[in-house]
Amino acid sequence: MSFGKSYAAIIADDHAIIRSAVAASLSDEVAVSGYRIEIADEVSNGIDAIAAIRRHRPDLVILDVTMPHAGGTEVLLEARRWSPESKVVIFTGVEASGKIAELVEVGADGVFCKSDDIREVTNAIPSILNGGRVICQRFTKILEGSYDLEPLTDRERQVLNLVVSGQTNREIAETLGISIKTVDRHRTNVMSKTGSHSAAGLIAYALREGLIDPAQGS
Amino acid sequence: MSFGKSYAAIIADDHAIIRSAVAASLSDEVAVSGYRIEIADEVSNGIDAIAAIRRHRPDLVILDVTMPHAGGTEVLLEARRWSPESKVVIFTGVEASGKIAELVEVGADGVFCKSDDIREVTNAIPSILNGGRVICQRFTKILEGSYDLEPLTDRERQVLNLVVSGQTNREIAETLGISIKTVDRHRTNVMSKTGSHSAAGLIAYALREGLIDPAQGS
DNA sequence: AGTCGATTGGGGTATCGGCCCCATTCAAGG
DNA sequence: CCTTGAATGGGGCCGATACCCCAATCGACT
Repeated sequence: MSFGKSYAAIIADDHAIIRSAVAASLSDEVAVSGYRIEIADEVSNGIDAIAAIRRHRPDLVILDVTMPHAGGTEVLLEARRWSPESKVVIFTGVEASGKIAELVEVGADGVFCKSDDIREVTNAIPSILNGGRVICQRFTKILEGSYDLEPLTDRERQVLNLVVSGQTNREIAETLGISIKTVDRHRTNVMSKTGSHSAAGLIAYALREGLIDPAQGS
Repeated sequence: MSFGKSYAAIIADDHAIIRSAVAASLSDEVAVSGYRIEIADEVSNGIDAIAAIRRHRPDLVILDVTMPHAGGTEVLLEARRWSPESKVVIFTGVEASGKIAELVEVGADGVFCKSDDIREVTNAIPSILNGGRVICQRFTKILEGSYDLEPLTDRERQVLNLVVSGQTNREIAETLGISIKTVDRHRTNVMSKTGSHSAAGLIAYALREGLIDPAQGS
């Protein structure tokens, strides 16, 4: 082994200790079944991640979900635009079903959990580089266990985010440039879909399901 | 160096990759200035952490803040009860000023940030083991920058947590066995202290400041 | 062409929440 | 001893909200 091409990788995570641990594991040829992976760049936030992907066009991107400026989902979508050949692997501590479902939906090539051993990731790297898609066992279970909730529309999600950020109906209406009644409409629909009956309950639900990004780290 | 006693340490973090990276750093005698540290146990949640502390009575405990079953603060308080000699070091990704202030207040011997290099921690280990107290630079800045907010009373904090969990005034009143008007009172006081003007704004504030525990991981 | 869903918005109403007034109890500390 | 602050509650006002009615527009897919 260890002949032939080597693969370029980018690691994005706001925690330095995670970056170095992941980098060490990926650089270990034995861990990734003889594939030679070179760390092209390490970044600590979403904006830098997007810039690095555009610059390096790497074979592999390891993404955290919770990062400053831009989260894993946003970076993934930008990566698809600027470097469609890059394989994107999510490595996250967020275990909310809504968030995981979202990541799978937008087409992550791999989704792994920080609770599990990093070897779950390195073991899957070869098949992912060959075009496969791997989701760790824990997340697979979470997904099949709870995916009967109706999906929110784009507008509903926007309104939900503004509600969570603490804006009133009036403020949301001004922000989006629409009528208060329309905001009320969307809000009512979201509450109906989520089974909530108040703004507070709505926010609690959104937090539980990871439908929104409270910009929090663990 | 590397003669004399060795110190027992326990590591608690729900992310396996963090546990192994921290363990590796602590075990590196050069990194901790010749101190010999033995990892007595590694655990992935707060309950196991408390049990391990009672059993091992370690010299050093490295704690994450966001863990299942019990967070860093709760574990710290229990550690003080069962093993007062143990030095407790918090290593967290949460950067909310309220949470950091809380950790300092309850008497953590060290508070460090996952955004920073793990060497920040290992460098401080000797002075912490000798009875010192070390808070990383980033958190020191956050603390001095924003600690003019009035403290909440116990009851107010209880009510706040129930509001965030999505309960209405009526439900909170039933939960606590008090009148709706009293709940309203506390709620009004909290909003006054935090400068919020609605339930949504209140929750948004509480999330930003880390006044409550959304039980979320990054 | 027609239907479906997303988005837009108006009317109406009942309840809830935010905030002001008031008072009492009770424990801690000067 | 007496003040202070926390916790307890009642009355009431008003705006925001939750939820029902209704309809128009527009793009997508059949």
